[in-house]
Amino acid sequence: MKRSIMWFRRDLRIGDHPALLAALAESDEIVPIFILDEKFFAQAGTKRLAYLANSLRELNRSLDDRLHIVQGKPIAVLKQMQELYGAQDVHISEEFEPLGRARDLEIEKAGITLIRTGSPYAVAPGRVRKPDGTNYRVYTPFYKAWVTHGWRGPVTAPKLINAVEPTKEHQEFPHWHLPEGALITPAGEHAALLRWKQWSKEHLRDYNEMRNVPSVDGTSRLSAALKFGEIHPRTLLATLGDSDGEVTYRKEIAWREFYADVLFNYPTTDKEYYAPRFAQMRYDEPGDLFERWKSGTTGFPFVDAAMRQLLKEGWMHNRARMVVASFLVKDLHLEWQLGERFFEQHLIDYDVASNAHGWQWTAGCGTDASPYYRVFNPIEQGRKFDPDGHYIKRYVPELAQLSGAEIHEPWKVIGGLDHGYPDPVVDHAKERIESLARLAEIKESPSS
DNA sequence: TTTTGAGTTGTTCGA
DNA sequence: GTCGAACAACTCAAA
Repeated sequence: MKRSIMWFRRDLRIGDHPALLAALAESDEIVPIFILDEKFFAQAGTKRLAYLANSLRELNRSLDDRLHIVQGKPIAVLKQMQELYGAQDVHISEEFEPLGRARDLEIEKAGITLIRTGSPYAVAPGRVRKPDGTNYRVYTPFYKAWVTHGWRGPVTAPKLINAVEPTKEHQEFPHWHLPEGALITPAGEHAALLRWKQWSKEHLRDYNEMRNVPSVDGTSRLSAALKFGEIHPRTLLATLGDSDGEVTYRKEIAWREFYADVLFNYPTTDKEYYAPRFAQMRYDEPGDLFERWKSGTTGFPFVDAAMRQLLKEGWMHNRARMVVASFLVKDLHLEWQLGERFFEQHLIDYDVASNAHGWQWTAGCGTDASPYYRVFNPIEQGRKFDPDGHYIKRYVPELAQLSGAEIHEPWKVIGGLDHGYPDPVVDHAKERIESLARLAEIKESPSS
């Protein structure tokens, strides 16, 4: 009777799961476990934790109530479980971001054998290389090479999972409660597959156009499912054809893989500037304006709607993420890491590579050599992508009475507002110029 | 080694 | 209201 441990981390599903198949193939019984390691949840807010708890319940259901939930440090927990069940091998899906990688290496140093099968990506970080063997630093050539490299098709779910029943103390799920008024999406593999099926049938064809409109169901909203591995990108890629919408969706998956690859190759860029000269730029100290940004009370309706969506749902539309990020960096002149950390606390789908490099992209210090003139206008973005103000009204009820023409600049409304909505905290035109001036200061001086 | 073409997501201004 | 041009310079990838 051979037993192996199947350690679930960011692969909370049983379908299209190569590591689970490997564990089952090599043993008569598996011990499926999830480790509650405080270190990994230190920055997570209650919305993400509540989602995780839901996801674990769903995984447990798929495993016929055989998921072992164990609190503690991975090395101690794994040794304990090996001893308890006479299991040796520990099967995992490989992780690539700095914290997860370091943890796994430490575990191996402690004498525990980790068997890696698969990863959370269609193509594992580090695999897509230029002909000279170095990594890509520009998206488009990466994308072409990534497509050429290709990926495996999905694997089928196991028919039968022979798993050891957990002891009573390992059946206790964490109790993380949502804050008042919070509203999060359903978790779990089943919900993700259903969402993909329904959304893609209805909206995928128009994805390239509608994905920028935050008031409609234009995006798949599978970011949290991808982050926790409730669905694998391979599963999505396998269904994509060549319509404009499908090609655009494939490119978005490639962005996720590109940023994972970039962080893998530059492992300090989760916190540090990818382009170091930006560390020399003049920034303001976070104060009251930062608080206004965080609470969604900047007086810029589109920005405030987006921040309030984040606080309420633990999710923000991608277009809105760019706009609020640009506002923090270019209108308030604060460092991107401040916003990145706030997102880390509040986003359910928080992924270190996508988040850090998304922020760096907006700040202009990332892999995309941002043209100096690319400063988002928070008013124009609202007019362009939320012309009738549907998105704003959903999250900023103070402005519900205004027309689409008025809502993006409520301070211009004749007679003023009397709903307690704040005046704009800055003059965008002025701050745009200020931002460009600070950028000019860090231009590389001619070498001589 | 050198050269060439290209680079997610924007805004403003003037015709 | 719509449209095209201008807005820098630099780094990267590939020929």
